[in-house]
Amino acid sequence: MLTIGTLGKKTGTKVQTIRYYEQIGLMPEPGRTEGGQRRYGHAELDRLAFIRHARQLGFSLEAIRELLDLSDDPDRPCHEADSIARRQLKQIEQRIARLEALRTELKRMVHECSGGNTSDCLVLEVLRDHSECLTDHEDIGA
Amino acid sequence: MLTIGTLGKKTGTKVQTIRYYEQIGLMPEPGRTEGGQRRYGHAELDRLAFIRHARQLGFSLEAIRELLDLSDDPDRPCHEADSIARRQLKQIEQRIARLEALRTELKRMVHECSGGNTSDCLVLEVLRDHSECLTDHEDIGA
DNA sequence: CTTTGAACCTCTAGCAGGTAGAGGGTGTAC
DNA sequence: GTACACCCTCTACCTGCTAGAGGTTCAAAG
Repeated sequence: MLTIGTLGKKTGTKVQTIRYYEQIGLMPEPGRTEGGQRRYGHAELDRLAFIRHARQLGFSLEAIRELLDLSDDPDRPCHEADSIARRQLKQIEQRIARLEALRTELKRMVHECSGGNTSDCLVLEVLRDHSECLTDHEDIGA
Repeated sequence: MLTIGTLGKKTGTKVQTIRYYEQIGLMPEPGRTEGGQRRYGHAELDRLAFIRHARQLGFSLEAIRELLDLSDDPDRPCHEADSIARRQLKQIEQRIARLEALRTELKRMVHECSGGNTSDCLVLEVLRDHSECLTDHEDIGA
């Protein structure tokens, strides 16, 4: 039987985060000692490890919830899990593409800096300049 | 004189967001009509365009605040703006590297999916499997 | 058995960067 | 002069945690 702190150490999760996962129903309510402290077994350790691994891969908590539901029911078809993973892959590829475009623009800004003062700073000028802007107003997110 | 809605359309910003920027002191308090409605001029349009462009490049609101302070004072040295931009570039490069590692792992998961049901789903198995995990517990962030 | 002290408990509030909705007032065009 | 799109404030919500206050429990050492 593991305390919450030990479970946290084993999975690289803060104690507060584990309690948070419990609160939102991602982790089950564990058994308690007489005094009311949480105690965990192997099943919980595995579940939390799964969650953390998926988080490291960038899955949202909602996607992880779906994956856990699937994995709790061994008869459901695999393609559901597969399509969640594909969706995730697509998102990540979009983010990479977006960030690469930003990198290009930032590199241009930085390399051309002349070293004077802000009145003729290219960094600021590029930001002020609308004409070279991406003009894609929709997706500003990460 | 522009209404807040027009300003929003011209810059691709939601009305609520403009008011939010005002609230946190990123946009100035504009003039008002008799009836209390906000009215904006060119200076505000330029400032908001600057903010949105910087946001599209991934700068945080705090970084943007610094950049705006710099740009309000034309005598300050350019290298301050330059170093903010370089910092931003470094962050973006880190994010790209991280996402590329995730993409590799996700691709592996997805390509190997056999099409059975979840009891032998590779997606779920990879997530359950700790041994191939990145084991870097620290950086789970974006 | 008692005492220490680290680890646990609940609860509330906060972070970024907004978004949504309730409930009501304004501005302008017909 | 009235429709109705737009504006106003205020509060609460979103994701994914994190921090702190104020108090309790557990396990080991004496």
